[in-house]
Amino acid sequence: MKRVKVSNNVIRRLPRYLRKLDELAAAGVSRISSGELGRQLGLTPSQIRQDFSCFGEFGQQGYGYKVTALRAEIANILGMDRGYTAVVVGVGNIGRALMCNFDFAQWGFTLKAAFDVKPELIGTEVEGVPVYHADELERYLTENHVDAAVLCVPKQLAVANTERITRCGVNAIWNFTNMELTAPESSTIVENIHFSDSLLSLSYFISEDLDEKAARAARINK
Amino acid sequence: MKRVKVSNNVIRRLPRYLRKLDELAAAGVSRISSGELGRQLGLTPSQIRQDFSCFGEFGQQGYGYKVTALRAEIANILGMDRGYTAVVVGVGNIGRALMCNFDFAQWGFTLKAAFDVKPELIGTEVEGVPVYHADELERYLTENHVDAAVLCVPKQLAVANTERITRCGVNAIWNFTNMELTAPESSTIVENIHFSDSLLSLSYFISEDLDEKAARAARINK
DNA sequence: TAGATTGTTAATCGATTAACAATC
DNA sequence: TAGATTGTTAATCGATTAACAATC
Repeated sequence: MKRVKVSNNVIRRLPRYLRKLDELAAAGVSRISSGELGRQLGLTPSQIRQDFSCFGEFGQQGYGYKVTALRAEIANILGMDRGYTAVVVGVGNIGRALMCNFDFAQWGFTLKAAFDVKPELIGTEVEGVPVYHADELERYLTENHVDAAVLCVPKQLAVANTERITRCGVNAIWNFTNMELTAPESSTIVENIHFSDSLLSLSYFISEDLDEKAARAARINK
Repeated sequence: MKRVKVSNNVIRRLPRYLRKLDELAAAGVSRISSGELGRQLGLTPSQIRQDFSCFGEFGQQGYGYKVTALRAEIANILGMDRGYTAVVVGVGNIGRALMCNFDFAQWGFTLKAAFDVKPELIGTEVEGVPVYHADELERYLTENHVDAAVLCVPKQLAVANTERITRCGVNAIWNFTNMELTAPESSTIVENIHFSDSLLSLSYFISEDLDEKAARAARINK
């Protein structure tokens, strides 16, 4: 696989392609053209072909793409088959909810451990994953290979825990704390789930929509 | 407030500005320049001023921006003070977790009702929000003004429920189902929380990082 | 073969950055 | 006043779209 510099926009579309291809495979579709894929995803065929061409040649002229083969290529590009490991830091509401309900394995990640400070949790298992005391974090991360940390601690502990995690050589963080972690000079990979950002974007679009409707109504009544 | 056509990228940055300004206000900072704000967010001062200029003039030459005033402007642009109402459709793990742990009110939304099919839930309240039978959805949405639906039903019910919701005139959906809902021709506003997309992006960046390190190591050993 | 569709190059479009006059 | 910083126009950069030869 080529690994040229790929723009962020392209990277963000890859998981969407993957999901759509899974859907198509489940529906028994075995081949698809960039035209049809574009129609179903709201993208132009050009863009889709351009995106794929960053990584190689996955189609056949006059035919299109084989759904399962293309799916496998994209999974490979995303690193889904690399067996990444992760730990959960903070087993509160969101941490526990993720451990119980999100299928890490489906997306190529194995949860190895979780950390918290609440005495009643230490030594227990959540969905087969052992919960250790947060004091053990450094020891564990040093002795075990961990690719990513799922950060679910309270907001005010986010920065301190990020430092602890990255100091141990883990430089990918899936951030659920709603804090802006992206330190300008650090090389740490941070991927954010900001529920509030998402809801506020929705709020903006609702407002825009209502304003447009009001403006239209005003024009008619004039 | 002006409402010119604003690009998606700008809209996505607004919630980040809001969060950062809240942080600054909490830290007792009362004024900030685009330069300093840019440094803290990893954006250029130009971009920040350009972004704001889509909506009006919020700063003062030679001085910068008043943190609380700018915060209020952005909150207003996002529609946070418009008192939007929402219902939760599907009180499973994720629906319940959101109702219990996500502070809708903080971001300007009021949860009015929730819907599910499980008999033991009907008639109960979750965090003060009444849970009705899913059969009541149409009646409720017709009789009450609802701005947005938080869609938390199982994947395979996502499309059917989206149709039910939009038929009743609710055309904003906060989508937690991990299904691609964006129907090409529909005017429905869909905002997605795709955990897997986010994790897969992280997976991509980890892969890129490892590949780079490996390539560097190979060059050195040659 | 004829029709379809790819991969890629070139053209267009839009977003970001730089520059600077205006002014607090 | 002098220094700082805005809002905005122009320049640059990057991403998307269009076009088309190659070919299945």
